[in-house]
Amino acid sequence: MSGPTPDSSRDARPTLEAVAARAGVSRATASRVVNGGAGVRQPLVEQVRKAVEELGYIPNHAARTLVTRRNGAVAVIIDEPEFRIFSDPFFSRQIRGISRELNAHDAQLVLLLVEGSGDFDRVTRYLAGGHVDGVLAFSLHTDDELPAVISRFRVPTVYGGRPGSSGDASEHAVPYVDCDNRGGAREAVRHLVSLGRQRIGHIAGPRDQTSSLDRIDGYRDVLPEADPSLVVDGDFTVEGGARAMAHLLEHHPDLDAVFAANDLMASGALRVLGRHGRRVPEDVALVGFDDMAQVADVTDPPLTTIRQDVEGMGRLMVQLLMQRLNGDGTEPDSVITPTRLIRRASA
Amino acid sequence: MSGPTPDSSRDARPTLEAVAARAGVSRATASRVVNGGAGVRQPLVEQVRKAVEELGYIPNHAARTLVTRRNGAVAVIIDEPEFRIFSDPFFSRQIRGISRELNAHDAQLVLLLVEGSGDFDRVTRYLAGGHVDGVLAFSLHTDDELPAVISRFRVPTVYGGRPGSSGDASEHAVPYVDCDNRGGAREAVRHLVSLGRQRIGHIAGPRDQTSSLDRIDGYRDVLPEADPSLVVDGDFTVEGGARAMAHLLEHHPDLDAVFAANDLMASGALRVLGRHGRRVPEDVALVGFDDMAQVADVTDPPLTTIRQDVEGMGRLMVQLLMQRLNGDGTEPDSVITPTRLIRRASA
DNA sequence: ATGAAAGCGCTAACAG
DNA sequence: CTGTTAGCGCTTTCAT
Repeated sequence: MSGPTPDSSRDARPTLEAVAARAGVSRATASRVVNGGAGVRQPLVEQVRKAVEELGYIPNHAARTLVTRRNGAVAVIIDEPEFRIFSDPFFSRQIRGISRELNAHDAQLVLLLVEGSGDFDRVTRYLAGGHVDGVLAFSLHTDDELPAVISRFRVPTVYGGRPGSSGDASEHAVPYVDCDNRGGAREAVRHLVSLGRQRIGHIAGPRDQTSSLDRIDGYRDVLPEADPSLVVDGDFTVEGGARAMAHLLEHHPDLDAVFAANDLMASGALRVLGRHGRRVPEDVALVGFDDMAQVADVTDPPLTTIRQDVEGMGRLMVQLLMQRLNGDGTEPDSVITPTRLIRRASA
Repeated sequence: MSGPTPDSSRDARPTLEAVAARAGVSRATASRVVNGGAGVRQPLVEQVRKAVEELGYIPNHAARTLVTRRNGAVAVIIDEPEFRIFSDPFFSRQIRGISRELNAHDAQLVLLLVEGSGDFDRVTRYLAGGHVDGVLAFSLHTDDELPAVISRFRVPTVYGGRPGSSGDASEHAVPYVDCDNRGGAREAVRHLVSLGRQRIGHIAGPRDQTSSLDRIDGYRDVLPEADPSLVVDGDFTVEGGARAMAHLLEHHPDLDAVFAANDLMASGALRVLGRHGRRVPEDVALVGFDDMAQVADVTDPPLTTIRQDVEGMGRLMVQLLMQRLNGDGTEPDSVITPTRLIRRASA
């Protein structure tokens, strides 16, 4: 395969060589111009630019990667059981933020969806293959094995959400971006207290996620003396929230407020409250978490909730990674983003 | 936990050369074995395999791409305004299906999120750069310019959802995967009719999406004589559904059934129906579309709806693309997947 | 069946 | 400042 095939115009991508020839310079100079043009005299720069333009030259990424060992791509690894990614806009929004910021850095987003340890081999091979410059990982479960897998390859990584214990504190601390779960929870509960509520329950998220644990801590920060049975576990779903609410109502009929660890559970709780004849917020005040679109703003009544800037967190993750990639090689610090109470009608 | 990590496998990734040397064969033979081992004598195959194992050899993708002109990656392009990707689990599920099937084919998923024509340049450059072997595109708007952009590069493509007119019928027909929107809508309305309902309204989706149009057509197939004002436009959101329902109730107080073009709008309609003192399904029967988790199954009452196999559609898209990539080069046919009525309590 | 050798398209010393 | 010269790691004729 040496001669150019005349009839397949798609195969005819011009190379740097062609650009150089057309501009009357060497390949090296053409390369310099394509990569910013530093240290090349202006007239030459323009000749090359013109040639690039006329030929419609586009650099061959593979060739460039081969020599620079940089691939201009970042892997986003999401290790999450189906039920959440199916129903939670959380990832969609975070990915939107990541995508935007990655675009700004001219980097590609390679999506790696992991569904249990069966996929670790694949991810391992991929990471070991050095196909990406860095990794953005969502490891929301404290017992997740993924951090261990990732850390084995020393590929620059930033976590979304505070990793659980398996992150092995002895290792180099991997930076993460998370919202102020604990502070947000405090704000939610304090709001309820400021409303004069006396018996405040908490519908918690799964205990294997740091965000759940942090929100419980926030609740306890404000109500250290509260009856432990006022905290009931949910699973971040509407149904789970409904079940937890029913349980709470059964054991604490005198309840006058609830802080649910997310909006989905709050909406489930809302329905149960209605069925039991409790008016919201008159009888029971309710605060959620996330300010999830199409949920918090459309329930009846709309939810008072704690907003976290999910998209901004996504962008931040990319910024930290780029800082690590292009900076002096030191690990950047983790970032905790602020939350904000959004007052609607439920509390 | 344990001592210092054996940092032997640093930056020095073994090359094919190293494998060949260790196995006592030429690079060419080593390459053959790594790529399936066809035409190499068994003993040699084993020697090479052993060397690969011992060295932990992983092929350098860039080098391979450079010569084969294959990159083992597929781009997923989503051109969607924020409000939907933020609130609709649809894409999450479809991507899950795509991811699974891509994994099975050992291909990577490069995610390209497009937000308006400002991003076309970037996508254009990327596609023109030949960075991916194929494209899976979601172009849900009939006025979308993306198909035009994509078709310019003749990169093998499969669409998710039937493209609108801008697909230029004169061009080579690009295959797509879509569910039977029209048939599903017919099924929904027929169900309502079989329940003895006489005045059946339809809350439609945005007119710039073929799925909305097809569902309207399905409604009309069953009720060709229905008053046109029984069809009210929504926007696929909860709020939009609520508004449309209020409108419908105002103009057709005698309504006894509604078919909403998706579950989100159905849930909005449900709330408005409740506020107006209409019991569901006694006074007004309601059918949705999608069978969206955490929506259709958790409303009160739970929604009777039309289920579409979103994940399966994602897998199918990949299969069609692979067929095009590895097959005889002919465009595969589009696929329409069946829908199914899921009976719950709302109708 | 195997090996030698020629690149794929690009960047990065190193000269000039 | 610019051109020359080596490769980056791999696949693939083409001989043997």
